[in-house]
Amino acid sequence: MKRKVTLKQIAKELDVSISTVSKALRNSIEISEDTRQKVQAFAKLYNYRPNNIALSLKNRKTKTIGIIIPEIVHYFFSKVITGIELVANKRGYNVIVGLSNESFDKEVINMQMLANGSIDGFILSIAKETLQQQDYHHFIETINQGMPIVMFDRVVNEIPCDKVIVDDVKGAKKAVGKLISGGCKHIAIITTKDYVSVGKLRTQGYLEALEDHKINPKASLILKIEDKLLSDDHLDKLENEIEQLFKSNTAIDGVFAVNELYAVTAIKVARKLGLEIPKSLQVVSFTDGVLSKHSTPSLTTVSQHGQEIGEKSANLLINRLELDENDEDEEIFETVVIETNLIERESTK
Amino acid sequence: MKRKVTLKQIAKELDVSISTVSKALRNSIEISEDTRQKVQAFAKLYNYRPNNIALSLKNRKTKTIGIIIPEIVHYFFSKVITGIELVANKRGYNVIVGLSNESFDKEVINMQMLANGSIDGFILSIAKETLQQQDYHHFIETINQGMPIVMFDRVVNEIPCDKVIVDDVKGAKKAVGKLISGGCKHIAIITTKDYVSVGKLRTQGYLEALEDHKINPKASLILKIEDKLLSDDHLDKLENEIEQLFKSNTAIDGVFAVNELYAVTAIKVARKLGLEIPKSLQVVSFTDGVLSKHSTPSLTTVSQHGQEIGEKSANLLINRLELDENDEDEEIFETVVIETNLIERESTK
DNA sequence: TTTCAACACGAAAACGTTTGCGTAACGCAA
DNA sequence: TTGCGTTACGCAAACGTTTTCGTGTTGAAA
Repeated sequence: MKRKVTLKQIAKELDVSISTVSKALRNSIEISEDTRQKVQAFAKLYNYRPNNIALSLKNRKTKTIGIIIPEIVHYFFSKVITGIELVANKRGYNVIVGLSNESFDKEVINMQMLANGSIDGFILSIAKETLQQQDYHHFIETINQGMPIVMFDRVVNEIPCDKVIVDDVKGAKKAVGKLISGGCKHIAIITTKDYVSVGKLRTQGYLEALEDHKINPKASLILKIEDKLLSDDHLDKLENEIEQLFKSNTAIDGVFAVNELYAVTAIKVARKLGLEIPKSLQVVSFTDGVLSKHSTPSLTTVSQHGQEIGEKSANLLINRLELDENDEDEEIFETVVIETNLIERESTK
Repeated sequence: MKRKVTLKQIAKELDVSISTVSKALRNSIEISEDTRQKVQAFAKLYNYRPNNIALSLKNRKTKTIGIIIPEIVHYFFSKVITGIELVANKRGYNVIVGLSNESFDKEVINMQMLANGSIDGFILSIAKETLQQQDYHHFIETINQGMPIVMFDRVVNEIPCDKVIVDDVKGAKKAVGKLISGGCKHIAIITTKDYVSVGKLRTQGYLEALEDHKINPKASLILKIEDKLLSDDHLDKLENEIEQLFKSNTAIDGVFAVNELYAVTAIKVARKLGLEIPKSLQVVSFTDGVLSKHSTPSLTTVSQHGQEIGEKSANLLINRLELDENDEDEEIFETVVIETNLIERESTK
């Protein structure tokens, strides 16, 4: 087992100084053609590669991006990571991942673990618990220490950083608009409690779409699910709530669900109740994931372009990192909106 | 914007030496109660945290694990990462992720980027292209440089490292056994070409199950899909192939699919052909992912326990890392088999 | 012969830690 | 006064780089 070879070892072996070896490898003109070749040959033979940690210490940057997301077993978030990793790699950066598990504490701890030199900047999406508590001091402190953050999807406006979001309101309006133009008169929404910002915004889009078409919203058609029901254990409870919705509003002919799971569950329940999709009930959901594509009937969905969000976030962050070096701090932050688009499939007419 | 405070700054500010500060913070008995408190108070005030990179350089270990997987938008792999991150975090490690995208070159490059000091060891699952080319020199070299590897799921035996796998053969036998005991006489398998090791093993399990029950395998019931068809673009082609299978073998009353996508696609095609699930056709798939749980009918699947695989892998790796320190190199490698289990749902009787 | 570039290389500092060892100052016993 | 043991601290090395600056050796011009 040969350990990794260092400059020092090469230097000793070739009986020159460390600096000579370093310069030779970097093709410095200070070094004679002769020694340069000798050193390079030796380095190649022993497969020399500069030690990243030493470089990080010297250069005071790690060429590594920290990602903090609530969970990774999730179509949207993993798509975002794919996008981040893609451009990070292309631009010579590595990607280190922390999962907050939707917990405030884990989010804070994860950030602290990474903020002490391990990374150059963060890309993150805020945990639900953090949104609920509205405690953002860890973001502020990180930024104050000169470490830039890019937030995506779940953002909060008062933090001074770049942001990449989807236009949830507009996306929801597209979805509901599709139902309306498909002839639906009684459109229900299945959404989350309001503290989840995206749920709130999508609900807002639903209401605006109705208003635009002079349809009076009915409180009984708005089903706000306690968010914990997303975990698989509470599937029964979710089904029950949706069943109640349908039973007490038999006129429903369209459903807008703020995520795939709500949509497929609604379809399952509707079928049980004898409704035909899309003939007597049309369904549109948010998040164009694997369920939408492959369940039967396939779902008409609002695609969020997760990968694009990841790519944009990474580019924003790296741009800022590589700008900081030379220029003064540009304290102008961008908020990029990635357009959604509606993918029409079998669950609508 | 106050930059991160260092020992040197504290030392200068308090007019003591760097070593005094360091020792005071680590509660060394060499330091007087007085200075210790002064230093600790100051450090707390300025929120001092030791720089990870400097520690890594000094200790020659990074407390970071590198993960290389083919893709991340994938239920199984993201579950594995969840498991890895869980125990890594608990044991004080970070996790850095590289995606090979099933490409040999990206796998090699990713490993090289990380192997130069950024991490202490790898957990990985081999890219399909690598399996096809059977070129494993990058693994061997990494190991020779003293960096341990743990392979999971897609492994190759000749590499000297710990491995965590599922018993694909046994899992497949369970799946096919379920179909047989449910009364199926003509069971088809939808699998991948043989170079994908798991596809090959699951096919083997299928054959063994048939043999155990004295059923003669028929070549026409074995459909081997060219793997690229997993990408969504080629869904049509996949459907066509499956349709051909059904049409030329009308007696088929059971299908074993080696992944969820093949299973739901088979169901979709079968329905189009007028077959009822599970009455006239029963389906079992491998990989207990989101499709299995939430599609209609829900799928009976072989669960691989991805998270457990991740946890076990991380524990194996970290154990080895922390053993290397003191003891001699233990050159005894483990191969842990995580048991699968069959989850019965609506797609079987 | 003297002087001075040009050349080719080495020494050392710096990045931020930890730690073994040396030592000044002090008190106290001989 | 000498000697010795504590106590409380500082020095310096080490981890592996890069880079600035200094310097010894040439060869050639004056």
